[in-house]
Amino acid sequence: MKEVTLKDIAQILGISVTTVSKALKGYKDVSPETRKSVLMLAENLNYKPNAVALNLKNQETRTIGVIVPEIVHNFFSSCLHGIIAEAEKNGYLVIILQSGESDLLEQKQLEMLVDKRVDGILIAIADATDEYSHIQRIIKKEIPIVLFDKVTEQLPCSKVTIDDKKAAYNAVKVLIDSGCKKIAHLRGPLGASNAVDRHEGYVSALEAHGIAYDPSLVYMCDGYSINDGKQHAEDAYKENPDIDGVFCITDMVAAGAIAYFNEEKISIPDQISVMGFSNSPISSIIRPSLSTVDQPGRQMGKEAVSLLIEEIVKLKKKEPVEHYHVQLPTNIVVRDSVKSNPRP
Amino acid sequence: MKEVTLKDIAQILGISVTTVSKALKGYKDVSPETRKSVLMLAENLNYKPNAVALNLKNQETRTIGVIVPEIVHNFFSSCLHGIIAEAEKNGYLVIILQSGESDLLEQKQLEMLVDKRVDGILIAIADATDEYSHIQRIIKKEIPIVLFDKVTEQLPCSKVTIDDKKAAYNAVKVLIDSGCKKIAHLRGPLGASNAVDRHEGYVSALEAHGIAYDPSLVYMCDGYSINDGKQHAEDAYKENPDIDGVFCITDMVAAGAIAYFNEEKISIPDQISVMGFSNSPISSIIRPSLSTVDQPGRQMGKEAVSLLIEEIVKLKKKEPVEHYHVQLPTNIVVRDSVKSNPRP
DNA sequence: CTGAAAGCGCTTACAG
DNA sequence: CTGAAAGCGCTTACAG
Repeated sequence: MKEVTLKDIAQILGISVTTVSKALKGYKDVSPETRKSVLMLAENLNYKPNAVALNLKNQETRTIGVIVPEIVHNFFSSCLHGIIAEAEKNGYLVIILQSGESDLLEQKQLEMLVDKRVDGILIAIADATDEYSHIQRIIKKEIPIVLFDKVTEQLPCSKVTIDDKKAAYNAVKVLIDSGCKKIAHLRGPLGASNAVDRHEGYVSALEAHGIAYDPSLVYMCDGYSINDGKQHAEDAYKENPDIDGVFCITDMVAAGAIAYFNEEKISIPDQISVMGFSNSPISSIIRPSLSTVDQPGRQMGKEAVSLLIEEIVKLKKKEPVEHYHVQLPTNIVVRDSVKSNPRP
Repeated sequence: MKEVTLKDIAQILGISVTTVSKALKGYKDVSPETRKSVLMLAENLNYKPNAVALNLKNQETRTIGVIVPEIVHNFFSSCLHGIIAEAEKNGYLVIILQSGESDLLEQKQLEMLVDKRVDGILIAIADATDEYSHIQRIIKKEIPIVLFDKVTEQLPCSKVTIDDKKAAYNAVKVLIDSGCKKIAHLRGPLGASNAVDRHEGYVSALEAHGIAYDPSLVYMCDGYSINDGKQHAEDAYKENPDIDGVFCITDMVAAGAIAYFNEEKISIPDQISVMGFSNSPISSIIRPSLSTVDQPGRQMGKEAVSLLIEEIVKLKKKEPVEHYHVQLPTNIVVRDSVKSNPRP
């Protein structure tokens, strides 16, 4: 069915499109009678301005694009929840794309969003991405972009993350305080900023507590699945039967580790304590329940959108934009996978 | 930074916009030299057609809108994964909105999508929605729309679901075959089509196996959270201490039931068997592991987009569109929460 | 108070 | 082979 246009209204009323437009937009220089008849007819015909025409005219789409590595992932879907809600509140709609942690897809999708003329872009960088010229290009074009969760310091733009290093430090400290002396780390890929930061936090927590950092206790997961956790927990345990703690990059990886230890009848937390990261629902469902870092996904998404929209608005007004790196606070949720009352 | 337009190219080359457009689009009636210089300059300037202008011209946006009740939910995010991937493959981008199971929000968001001029809409109907005039209006406007997962038979449009009734029948049959005689059902809201169908499947499985249907064994969950499951498992057990099986509307609800039974040292599956629905990751992580119905979310999303795009294309070509109700097959994953080898 | 004109960036039927 | 004109649906500076 054909949508009603200004032209239709103008023709019916025998006046010009200009006048109809003005009446609808509340311009003063329209006679009360004309205004009234226009408004009434528009109402009756259920006139809705054509957003596409407005977009062309206004050079904006009131749409923002988001690229996440994977939508079926509690943390990212939480971010998306926050993003969509906050964007909607500000009159923006959200287009979502998944890179699958692939740099090639990420590049292609970024271009699709630019071609689509979105007003701004939010991105959590794929693990496989190791150079940022595609993002640099967006910045050069002055398209507002905000990085979240997986970011890089190499780009001049706003970022929203938690303090991954500090969060990891605190998580490992909990393990140490509970009595662990030999803590393995199932880490994430080298290309992922948060994996790098969490590894650093792990190292510095050890060193701050008089435990020598032993690189052979660090195992690199390719992905973040339960199987990655199982696999590497097995490797870690077989190569170092005396480990008494495992710090995992992700709750899913931790769930895999727990599954392995349970199968092998290795007692958690008595023999080995396990620490996860994210506080996803599985951490309270798994047995023993998983101690983990609470990572505020929804708030991260909300914060990222706010920064982005601020930039979009400033850009429109030709005001200078500043860049921020917002770091959201985290806290640790201690559950049964770590010994309590360690120091009697 | 200003984007390059046809006008820019035309001015630099001293030719008309028309000719530039034709050269770029490979029209025959352009001299080889002109074509070449246009192509080269466009390449150098990295010219990209303005999608918004094309949208206005072509009366299409190559965008589809999706409304789901909740994105942070394994099943729906799986659907979205399928939707986004399949849409992308066909050159469509996807705008996502969450109704939060609210009819009011659903109505508002549907209107936003229409105003946005999306080419088509995918929707999983909110639990609170009990009349469909807002969707009926979309259909009258001839905007392609496909319902998925939570649908209604009252609307003349395509639908993609599983056969919830049959899936529930089979799930309850597994409980019965394992020896259960008194099976409670933690069901979903009355407004949700899948909850209604699953309840029907539950009833008919009982009756087909000579077990009288007892409405007092059915408990209505308001939501789908762990707590809903805990709460109602407790109610069910306290009011009927002799139940030996529980069929849950959702894996999360089942997880709550398991948590309650574990806390109360009620042995699963020896005293009570538990059956979930969806086969989300938690079903293999929880202990005892959860028997459940595997619900192919990603495929459902993919199927729904395919149907939708087919309609969009046919509409464009003014061909008649037909409506289908695609029902995806499911199968049951039996795990430790149900007794095996029941009939020795 | 009203409306013709120009413009957002593109396409295409048509005239030359 | 080239380009002026009309049009997608809207807005707004300007003339009357």
